[in-house]
Order: sequence, then C-alpha cells, then structure tokens
Amino acid sequence: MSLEFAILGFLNYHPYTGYDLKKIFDTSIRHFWPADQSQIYRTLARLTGQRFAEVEKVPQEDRPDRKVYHITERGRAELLRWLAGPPPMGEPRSAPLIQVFFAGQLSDEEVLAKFEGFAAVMRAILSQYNQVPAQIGPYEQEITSPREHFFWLLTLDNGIRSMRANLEWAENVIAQVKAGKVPHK
Amino acid sequence: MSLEFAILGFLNYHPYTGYDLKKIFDTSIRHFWPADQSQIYRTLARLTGQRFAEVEKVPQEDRPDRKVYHITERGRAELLRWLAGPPPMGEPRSAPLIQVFFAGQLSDEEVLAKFEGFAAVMRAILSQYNQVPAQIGPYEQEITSPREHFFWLLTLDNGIRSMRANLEWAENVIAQVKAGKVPHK
DNA sequence: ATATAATATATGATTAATCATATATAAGGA
DNA sequence: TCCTTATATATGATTAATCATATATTATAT
Repeated sequence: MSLEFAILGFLNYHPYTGYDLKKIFDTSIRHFWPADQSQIYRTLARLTGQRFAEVEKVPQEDRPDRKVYHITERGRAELLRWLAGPPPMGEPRSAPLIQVFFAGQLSDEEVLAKFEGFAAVMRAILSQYNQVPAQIGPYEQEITSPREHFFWLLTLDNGIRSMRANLEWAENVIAQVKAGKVPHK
Repeated sequence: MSLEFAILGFLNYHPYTGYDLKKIFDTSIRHFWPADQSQIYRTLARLTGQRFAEVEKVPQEDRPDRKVYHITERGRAELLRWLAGPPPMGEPRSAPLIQVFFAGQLSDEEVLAKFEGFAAVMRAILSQYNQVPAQIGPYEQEITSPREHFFWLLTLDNGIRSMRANLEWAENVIAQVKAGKVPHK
C-alpha cells in the first residue's frame, strides 16, 4: 500500500518513468522507504490497472522506449484521501532489539562489544543524515515549492531525533556495563 | 531469520510448544517482534528440519497432543553465534513518514490535524509502554535471572526513549504549524 | 581494446509475514 | 441452552518485498 502512495505522491508532482522514480526514491525517501526497481515497475502496472495512473509511450531511437506515467484525477483523489486520512501504522519490528532481549546469554565483554557495535552503526547513520541536506542537489529541481521542502526536512528531522535518542540509549547501556551494573545470572 | 532466533532464544530458556510460544511472544517481545500463530508453527517445523530443535510428542487425553520443542546443541550454538555476531539491520521503513513527506498537499488545518493524530498515537503507545512493567507477571516465571530481566528492561527503555523523541518531534511540528511557520507554495 | 556504467523495462523465483479457516474437546459465562 | 474462550496444531491463499537475471544500445573509463 505505502509504496503505491509514495509513487502517486511523486507522480502528483510530475509525470515520471519507472526509471526516473527509482532514481528519485534513491535520492530522497530511500531512508524511510527504500524501493526495489522491479517493485516500482510492478506497482506502476498495478496503479495503471486501478486507473490511478496512465501511460504515455515515448518512442526513442537509440534508447529503449520510455513509459511515462501520469497521475489521473482518480489517482490524485486517492492520494489526497490517504494523506488526509488516519495515520498508517509504524513498523514495530526491530531485529536488533531481539539481540538485546537475549543478550543476557553473552558475557559482559561480549555485551560491551555488542553495544559499541550498535553505537557505531547509529553514529554512521547519523552522519549520513547530516550529509543529506547537501545532497538535495538533483532532487531540488523536482520539488520546487518551499512548502514541500519544509516537509521533506521534517522527515529528516524525525530521523535525526530518533537516531540521537537511540544513540543516547546505547551510550547509557555502555556506561552501565562499564560500571559493572549488569546483574549476573 | 529474526523470528527463528527469537524462538531459539526462548527455547534456550525452556522447552515450549508453539502454543506456549505464541502466548510468550504476546506478553513479551510483541512490541518489537509480533508473531502470527501460523508463522510460529511453520518456523518451528523449519527449525526442526535444520536440527536446531527437536520435538517431544506429549499425548493428552482430553486436549490435542502437545508437541514440545527442545533446543539442540546445534541450535544453541547457532543462537550464540548470532547473538555475538554483527548487529542485524534495523527496519528503515516508516509509512507515517511517507505521509509527512507529501503533507505539503494538505491545508495547514489538515496538517495540524494530522500531526495531532500522530501525537495522540504516540502518547497512547507511550502509556502502553509505561504499563508494561506491571504486566510482567506471568512471564516473570519464565525468565528467572535478574540478568535476563535487565536486558528485557533495556528493550523497553529503548522503546520509551524512541517514542519520546518522536513525540517531541510531533509537538515541535504542531507548534510550528500553530505559529504559522509552515511555508506556503 | 575491454569493461562497466547509464538508459530503460520486464519476468521468474523466493522469502517473510498476514489472514482465514479447519479440526476437536472442555470449561465457563450469559 | 448457547456462545465464547481456552487448549492445541495445521494448511491454503495472498501480499510485499528482495534477488537474480534478461534484453539492447551507447557513452565513458581503464
């Protein structure tokens, strides 16, 4: 479902091919909704079947023909209905937390290494996030209005705040392990 | 993959049936790894096929026979290898952030309602999390050691910190909308 | 000269997860 | 009495997502 709406969201800005959309995803929302090329193409086919989008075939000579997708009125209405509707559920799953839950099986040294590993990953992601504003470049031309830009920055702010909270959590655990505050069996 | 290790983690504490495991999941890790009954049964079958677990059939008279699963040495080794190994990737996907990304299509009033909806959901989840320690009851008998209890509380702390950071983010957005700081097109 | 990246779309296979439903019996509540 | 809940396991169908691979041409880099 979500991918359909993400694609409709971009088609609402401008008509695009599947190839365009893959690049746009990879330079914008991939941080909270990565999309596989094959899945984008299959979803475009489904959106067309539902008459939320229409295909315009653009023949090319030396390149494969392009299939440019245009959002329909039906599609636009569907998008706005979803946007104004109730909040979709956030994905609750976290594989790292399964490791934490059962980490009592490890020695204190292993626990320390594990959480230092978590912290390293989180710092790497945070520094990636901090570089995002500098990478808007090519995408900025697609999203023209300052209003759209504002909401794009909000998603980034969300990521940064979440990751900071997670990093603080991990650092707090590391301090506890080092202080010998982890109970033994 | 993750579900396999979660099940191995519990079988490492004690032998259980699929039915037991479903109840244990629902009173413990369902907040970060919900599991469907049918998926638990199918995964137990797979774990048995991989010789990470063994079945003990316990006939009953007035109830259906129980299939009690025991972790094997192979299974225990596999679990510990995974626990000590590299951090698994966190799930990046967030459907709510797709709504935020395209929220510029809504009016300021709709945006305000949307974020108040987010905040309400987050507050509800937070208050659920705050009630978790009181609900340990039945599960506490399964996890005996204070060490295991400590790590269980760490997963809860992670959830609370994340959710608080998210709520602060939403409240910050609400304040910005109310202050008329959202750019128009 | 050779390899790989870019342009462009498409399908097959597989996995993880969800939803629905089936079977069978007993206990407890309305 | 009738309905629901609890005990216990199992399968079929479907969806979302991933991975691999196929096709075909041009431009660029080694």
